[in-house]
Amino acid sequence: MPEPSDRRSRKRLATRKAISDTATRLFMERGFDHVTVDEIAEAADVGRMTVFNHFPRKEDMFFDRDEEGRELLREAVRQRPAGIAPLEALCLLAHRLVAEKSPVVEFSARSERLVPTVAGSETLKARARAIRDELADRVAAALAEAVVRDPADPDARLAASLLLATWTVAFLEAHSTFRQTRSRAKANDAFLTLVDKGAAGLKAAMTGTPYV
Amino acid sequence: MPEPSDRRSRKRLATRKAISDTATRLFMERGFDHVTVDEIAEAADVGRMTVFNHFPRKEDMFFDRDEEGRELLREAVRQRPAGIAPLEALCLLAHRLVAEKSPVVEFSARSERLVPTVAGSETLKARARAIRDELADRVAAALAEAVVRDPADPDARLAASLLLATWTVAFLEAHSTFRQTRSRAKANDAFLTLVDKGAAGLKAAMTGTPYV
DNA sequence: CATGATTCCTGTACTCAGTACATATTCGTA
DNA sequence: TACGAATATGTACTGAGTACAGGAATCATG
Repeated sequence: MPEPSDRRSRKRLATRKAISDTATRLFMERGFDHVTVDEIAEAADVGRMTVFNHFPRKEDMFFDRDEEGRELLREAVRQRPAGIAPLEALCLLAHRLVAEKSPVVEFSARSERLVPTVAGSETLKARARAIRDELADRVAAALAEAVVRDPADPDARLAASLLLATWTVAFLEAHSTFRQTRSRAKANDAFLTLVDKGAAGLKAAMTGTPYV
Repeated sequence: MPEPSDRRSRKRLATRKAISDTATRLFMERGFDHVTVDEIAEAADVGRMTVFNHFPRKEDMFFDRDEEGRELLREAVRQRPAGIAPLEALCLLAHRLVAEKSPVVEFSARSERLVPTVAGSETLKARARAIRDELADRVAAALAEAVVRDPADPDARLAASLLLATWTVAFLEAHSTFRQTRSRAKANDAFLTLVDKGAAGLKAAMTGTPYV
């Protein structure tokens, strides 16, 4: 994501970031439902229509920063080393993200405030679920493509759904652990323990298919 | 669900059903987003406020009939025969529902119109996901309770999430099969094949836990 | 550096979902 | 029948999101 040389593009990105940052801060402070779009526009010093220009839905302002991480799973399948099965590559990715302290599975003071904000709003939870399912679709397509089948292969869909379900539970459980123990190490352990259990199940479910 | 002897309750239920039926029909005909609450009220011959009296959200009118089926998973865990592990009971339930032609996993002309209606609306999809996650929470609690642990046991959450993910994929895949082959038998096969794969994975993920 | 085209920002006016609150109507019961 | 409770409904409002048009900043070109 290199800074574009255009001044126009840079300004646009700055405006977008200002809106997203302001909105996220307000959402965390007061809760999603107690912040109006007018207030966001006012606080970010832009017109109300500018907000909707950048973010078609109110909830998009909150999830704006996650865009980068959403290609990770896909890329892990595509650019896996020779001799590594697609599902194996995805299992390894989880460990790599933790080892590399990736922001995707970060258990920090900031994410500790993000999670309750989502939990406190039906709209944000709904958006989080939509993102998860959309991600599952993309992973399913990547898996199916990697093994050269039809892109709607049921086994690929099942594998992707199980994988995302596992990661979601693991992520939330790790956060819960972090909140209780204040230990990032224990949170990472909780995350990887559950991911490994899910991975074991995933492999068992996919025996007999070319995905494992 | 016996008819209440009260005339008052009967009238209330009749009003509710009239609204739900009218709304569902209109949603299927025109799509969720192209039907307004005013039109539903008009078509059902009730006041606009009566609609919101019965259904706090527009999308609730569509999912009103599914209430019965949502306790099935819970009950299967609670009332399982002695000597049957909780997860085993859930796997058996899927086969029993298919064998008994339960409306929960029905692949018929009616459900064939219901599924695309949901697929055509972000709002309805969001509600379907919310119902699924809520169900997963309840199943997780039932599992944890059945084995006498804390109600937030991570293994129970993982098991419930994997189970619901499996059922969702299986259900949609079976519908897709039905649409293409027009065969209820083939749809049932597709459903059970995927459920069994998921069940195998679920058991593998839960080895070493008291759930299997 | 001037000018025209492009892209971005913003205002106005609207539709529709959902809420708060008051009122009317219907029904069960004494 | 008369009273109290549950139900249906009307009015007035808030706030998200859309359609459309005007204006301002930026870029490309001569």
